[in-house]
Amino acid sequence: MESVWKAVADDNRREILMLLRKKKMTPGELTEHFQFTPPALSSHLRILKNADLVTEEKLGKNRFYSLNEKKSLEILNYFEKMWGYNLSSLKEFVENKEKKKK
Amino acid sequence: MESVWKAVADDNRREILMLLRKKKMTPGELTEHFQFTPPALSSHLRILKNADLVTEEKLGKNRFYSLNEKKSLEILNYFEKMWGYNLSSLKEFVENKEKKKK
DNA sequence: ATAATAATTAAATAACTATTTAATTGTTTA
DNA sequence: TAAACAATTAAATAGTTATTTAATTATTAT
Repeated sequence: MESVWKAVADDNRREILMLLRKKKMTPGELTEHFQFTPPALSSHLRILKNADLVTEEKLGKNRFYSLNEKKSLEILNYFEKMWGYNLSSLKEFVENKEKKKK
Repeated sequence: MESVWKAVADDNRREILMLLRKKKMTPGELTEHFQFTPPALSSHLRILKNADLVTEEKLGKNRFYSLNEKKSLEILNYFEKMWGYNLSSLKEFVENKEKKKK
């Protein structure tokens, strides 16, 4: 089991968690939100998975990643509560990003 | 203000926080608990300070580092919850201090 | 079977972080 | 004032993590 602390220390990985808060997603969907390549995303997903923050579900040629809510929501909400890590603004940011693409 | 996420991602820095839960300490005292050299410790302390997790107090040729309790108590409690660190002494310390303020 | 798709792993490189040794600053003591 | 001390900053190196390109695996569709 890999370090949760290191897993959540990375900005991109926290953004992945935020995106997964809405719904389970495939790497293909997730990759559209980021600048980097699929292998980089894949590596981040593996780290989150090893830290037990997300789960993986294989379905045909797709894989679906979901929050392990028990663990990650607790962490995200905790940081929001204690240090004003602004989840709502990040959520908005993510939602606006999605709207612009349409 | 530097990232709290990155500040607490490092094992040594979390251990520094744990050591400071008992009492304020100088780099000289802290350095005995670790393998690395004073400059390395100094660098960790600066990162914790920039993340607003500890405060620095200059007194003659010594410097004392203390927990910024407001910020670090909760994260240390979180460690306890997840990994069973013993924080009772820190809790008492902070609670007594709060009472005195009133 | 073959081509196309989704995602991964492997190998190399780039970027970043931690640590060290050496030099420096400021303070106390003899 | 000079020596000793506490701690820092600076510069270099070591170590780690993130990212890329290329190759591979597995699945679906023609």
